[in-house]
Amino acid sequence: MPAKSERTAKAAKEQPRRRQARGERRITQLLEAAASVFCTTGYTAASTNAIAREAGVSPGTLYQFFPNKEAIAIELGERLMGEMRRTYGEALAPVDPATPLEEAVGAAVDRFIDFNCRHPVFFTLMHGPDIPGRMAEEHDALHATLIGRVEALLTPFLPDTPAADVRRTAEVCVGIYKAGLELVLAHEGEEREAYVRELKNVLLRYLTPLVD
Amino acid sequence: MPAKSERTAKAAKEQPRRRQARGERRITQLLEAAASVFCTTGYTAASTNAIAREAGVSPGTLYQFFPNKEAIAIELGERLMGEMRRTYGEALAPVDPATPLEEAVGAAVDRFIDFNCRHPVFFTLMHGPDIPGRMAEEHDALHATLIGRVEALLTPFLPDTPAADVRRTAEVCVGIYKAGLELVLAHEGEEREAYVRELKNVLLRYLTPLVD
DNA sequence: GGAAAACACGAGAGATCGCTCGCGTTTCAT
DNA sequence: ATGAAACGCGAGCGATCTCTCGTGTTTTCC
Repeated sequence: MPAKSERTAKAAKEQPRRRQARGERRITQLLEAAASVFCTTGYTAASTNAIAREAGVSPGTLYQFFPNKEAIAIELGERLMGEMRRTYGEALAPVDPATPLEEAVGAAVDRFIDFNCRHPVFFTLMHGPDIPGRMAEEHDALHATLIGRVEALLTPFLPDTPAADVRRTAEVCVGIYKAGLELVLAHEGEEREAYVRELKNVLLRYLTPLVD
Repeated sequence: MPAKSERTAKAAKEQPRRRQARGERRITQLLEAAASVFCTTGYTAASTNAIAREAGVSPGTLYQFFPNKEAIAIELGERLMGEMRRTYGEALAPVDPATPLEEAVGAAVDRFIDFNCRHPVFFTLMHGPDIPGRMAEEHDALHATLIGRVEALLTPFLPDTPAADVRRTAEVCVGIYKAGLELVLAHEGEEREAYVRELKNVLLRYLTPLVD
């Protein structure tokens, strides 16, 4: 059993493939096409052939970069998560309890709404009930970290509240946000801004009686 | 062209089939099986063969009562709508503006939560992004009537508010309700009741500043 | 310059699903 | 009792979708 190539002998799962610049370009191209198709048809209804066609490549080419359909959604989700952390990582960072709640809520909502408007596929992947098994974990992980962030943001305002209640409040806030996001994405222009204001009002009026 | 049978000559879409008692039983049996399968797998992922198996009949039998898969979901939706109207038709009827808002909101939420807990498939069919074309109309119709009911409920409390704003408020209320319902259905026992209380709080605190 | 590896293609294998069809059984009206 | 119609079965047709494979092209490395 000669060590023909140390690369081959190593972990086949590690990096069995050295990507060229062209390959990296194809990958982002395919992910953009996938985002477009997922947005219009949802995950399950989206066919890999349709994604390849949207990207202007053959089905075989698609499977040179992704082992299966699920991996496309997972990679897309991970890149979106990264983008989210990079752009809005501090959007929900614990703030000085001296800052008014109105400001904290308003800023957090504005940033997240902005992100979701620029990446509508994010909402599609999060909200869809047709997500495959492997991706449900990513989904739950994201939800958990989101809840954790909101909890951390809320805790300074709710010093003497049981942890279970804070958690529940965070879950309710995220639920409200998701519902509001759906309404915001469904409208345009002035009407959209009106719904953003309403979303802030809902959160603010829900939280205000709790913070003192 | 002899009128061999006035029944045949009439509308083929009318009642081309006289159902026997056994057939009616099969239909409800199939709809119950469909509700079960839809709940666990969603609409698109649910196969007609799986529904037939769940009901303990052959695929051919299923298609003796429903022309296609979509018709199953539509008939199920219509029966749920009927049941809803029968049981909670007056849940959102305009109330005396003298009754406190808290009571009106609490009663409406309690009734709808109760209904959805007993018919979880209702939420699945309403919430799924994987609904076929013909059913989207039913979906939109239900949503529109729901919004209309909430508008009617709200209007007495908001005498001098532009209609567009009332409508937006109604949309927000329904969105909040859907989000709360999701949280409620995800928990059991005492925790579930806690979320019901939170849902009422959210709606109440959102609406209270508007009613005077 | 030449070998190896990455990239690209597209036909189609294999699997699944919606739905049909032919035939046998049960129920009903007369 | 008997014919008609409703009920019931399950193999399988046709369409669709995911993913593979053999082949040819481009890039990289020495």
